[in-house]
Amino acid sequence: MTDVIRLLTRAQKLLRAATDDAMRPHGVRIGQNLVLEVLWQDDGLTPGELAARMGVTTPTVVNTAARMEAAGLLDRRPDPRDGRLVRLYLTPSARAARAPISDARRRIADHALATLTPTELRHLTSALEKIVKQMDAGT
Amino acid sequence: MTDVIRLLTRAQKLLRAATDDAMRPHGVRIGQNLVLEVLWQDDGLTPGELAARMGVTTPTVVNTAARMEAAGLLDRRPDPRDGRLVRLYLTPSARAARAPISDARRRIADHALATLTPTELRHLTSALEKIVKQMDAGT
DNA sequence: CCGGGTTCGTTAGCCGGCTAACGAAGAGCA
DNA sequence: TGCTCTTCGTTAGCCGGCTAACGAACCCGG
Repeated sequence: MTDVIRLLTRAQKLLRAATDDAMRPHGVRIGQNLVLEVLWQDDGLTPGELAARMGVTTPTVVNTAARMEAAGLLDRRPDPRDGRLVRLYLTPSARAARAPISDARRRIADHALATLTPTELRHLTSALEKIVKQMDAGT
Repeated sequence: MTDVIRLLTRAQKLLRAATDDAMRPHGVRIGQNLVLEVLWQDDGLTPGELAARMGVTTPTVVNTAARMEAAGLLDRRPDPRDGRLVRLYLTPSARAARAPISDARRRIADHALATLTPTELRHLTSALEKIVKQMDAGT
């Protein structure tokens, strides 16, 4: 049925909005969150690498990175060996934001899932995995 | 955990992309889909009423309606009684697109959920309902 | 009847996705 | 050594969300 899909869309929208609200006070917008999470773990990636890990197109990363550079969250430095590449490095300010932002994300997840039992959570995860797998398979 | 949320986001993104792909050949973009679904059932609503039913802000409806008007999918006529109101009426072309678009939507939903058993589908729906309810409650 | 508050749609401007088209730099083969 | 092809990031321009600010129209109390 089509209503479970509408429900899924609605849930995602609510989560997205809540996440954006929570990160804004820290000077970070939701689109920048994934960039941060990847770079916190693996600094100095190129836009293309980031896009691949984020599951997003390269221009999206380029635009987001430009905004983050303007906001003082990262530096864009050319790769010394390959003139085509650009490497993105987080600033200390971005690294300092790691703990509070991670906490905020965790709080939102906890709250969103608070009324689910562990079993329900397992069922939910498995169902979503099946959907993703099926959509990825295409056809 | 935060990964089920990432999973949810990913599933929604895949569904959204598939839906957009399916509707494009019919001259309709994904943002216009909800407008159509509401107006198919209840023609002549105002942007504000539409926004409320769609769970979206009024400017979003206004912009989408402008694009749909340019595409010949709807007409914007002033309300004869209240000069502030604008009423949106679907064109025959938009009404003719109903069946094929509904079919396409149903096909996508069927495919996405094809690997779920009825029980799993019930579990999924109930879990999503809990999440939505919890987020709506706020706090 | 008229003047101020309310209720509309619209506009402006932002963010975050996307595709398409480019231009610069590297890689590899003749 | 060159020339072509590939591989990058960037730019341009679209769609679909949002908030904030606005202007026009209605309503209601004096």
